[in-house]
Amino acid sequence: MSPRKIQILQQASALMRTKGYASTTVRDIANSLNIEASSLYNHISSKEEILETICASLANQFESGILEINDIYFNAKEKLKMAIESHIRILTQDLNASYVFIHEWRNLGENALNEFVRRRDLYEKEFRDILYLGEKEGTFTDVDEKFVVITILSSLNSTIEWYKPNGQLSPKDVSNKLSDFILNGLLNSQA
Amino acid sequence: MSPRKIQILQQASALMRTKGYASTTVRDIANSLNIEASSLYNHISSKEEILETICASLANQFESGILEINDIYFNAKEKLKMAIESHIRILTQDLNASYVFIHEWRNLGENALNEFVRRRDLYEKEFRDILYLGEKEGTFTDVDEKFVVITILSSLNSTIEWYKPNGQLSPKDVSNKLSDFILNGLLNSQA
DNA sequence: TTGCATAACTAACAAGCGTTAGTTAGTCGA
DNA sequence: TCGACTAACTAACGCTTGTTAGTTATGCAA
Repeated sequence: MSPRKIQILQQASALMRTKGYASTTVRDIANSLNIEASSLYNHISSKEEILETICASLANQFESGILEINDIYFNAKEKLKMAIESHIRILTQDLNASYVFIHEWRNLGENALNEFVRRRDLYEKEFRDILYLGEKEGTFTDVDEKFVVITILSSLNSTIEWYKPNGQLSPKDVSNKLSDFILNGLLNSQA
Repeated sequence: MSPRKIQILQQASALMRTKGYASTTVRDIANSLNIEASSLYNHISSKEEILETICASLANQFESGILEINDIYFNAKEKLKMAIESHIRILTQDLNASYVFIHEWRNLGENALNEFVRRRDLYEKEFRDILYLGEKEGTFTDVDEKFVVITILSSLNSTIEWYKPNGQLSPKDVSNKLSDFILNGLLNSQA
C-alpha cells in the first residue's frame, strides 16, 4: 500500500468518524488532502473500497488476536483478560478507523457485508468458547453465552467513545478496568 | 400527531434501521407507503424533522424514566436495577426507533445535535449519581464513574442488536440478566 | 534522450437528491 | 350546497453525488 493511499485512508477515516460514511463525499476527502475529487481515483477504485479496506484491516487484527490467544493453553480467566487486552489494544491504535469499523460497516456493499458478518460471528464464537471453558472450570457463573458475549463486546467497544490517546490512561489501563468490571461487577464483595 | 404521521415515522424508522439515515431517501420512505415523495410533505416539513422527532421522543422517555427513579428514596442497588429496567423497557418498546436513536443521532442538524448531546449528558449524570450513592453506602466498589456509566449504557444498548420482541424473553427478563451481569460480573463467587 | 509510471489537473456526465409549486379528488361540518 | 380541509398527485427545480475521459507536469530507469 502506497504512502499516499495510507494518507487517503486516514483522512477518510477522520471524516467518516464525524460525518458518517454516507455523508462523507469523495469531494470532502479530496478537499482534506488539497486535491481534486477525480485525483483520488488514481489511488482508489471506488468510495466503497475505502470502507472495505478499513473494515477488513481491523477485522484481520481482531481475528488474528483472538485466534492466537485461543490457540495457547490458559485458564478461562487468563484467556478472557488477554482477549480483552488484545481487543482494546487494537481499538485504541487508530480511533478513527475503529470508529468507522464499529459504526459504519452497515454501509458495505452486499458481498463485503456478508463477509463482514461472517467474520464477526467467528470472532464472537471464539469469545463464547472462552466462556464455555470458564463454566466447565467452574470459574464463571452459568450464563447465556450469546447474550453475554454481545454485552461484553459492546462494553469493550464503548472505549472509542471516550478514550483519549494522549490522556492519562494507557490501553493496558483501560483493559484492566474493563476486565475488573466484567469479572467482578459493581457490588462490593467485602460488604 | 396524526395517525398518518405516526405511520410515516414507523416506516422511516424501519428503513433507517437497515439503511441508515443518510442512505434512506424520502423517495424510499414514500415508496414504502405507496405514495409519491412530494406527498410526504403534507405531513412533514423536512427529512430531518423525522430524525428529530424519533430522537426527541425517545430522549423524553429516557429522561422522565430516570428522573422519576432518582426522585424517590431507594438504595443504590435498587435504583440501579430500576434504572436498567426502565432503560430496557423503553428500548424494547420500538426497536426500529431505538436503533435510529442510538445509531443515527449524529445526523441531526447542528441545533438538534447540541440539544441531543446536552440531554444525553444529563441522562448520564443521573446514572453517575446512582453510582456515587452506592459508593457512599458502601454497596458498590470504588469506580471511575464516568467510565462505568458509559460502559453500562453501552451494555444496555446492545440489547437492540439481538432482542426479538416475540422471542422467549420479556423486557423484564432482559433487564434482570443485565442487572445480574453488571452487579455481579462473570466470576463465580462460590468458587 | 527517450519512454514509461505517477499523480495531479479540467471538464463533464448521468443519476439521484430534498424540496417546492400548483392542481385535484374526496370528506365533512355549517 | 357551499367552502374549507386533507392528502394525494404531476412536474419540475437546482444542487450534489460518484465516477469517467482525456490531458499534463514531473521524475526515474533504460
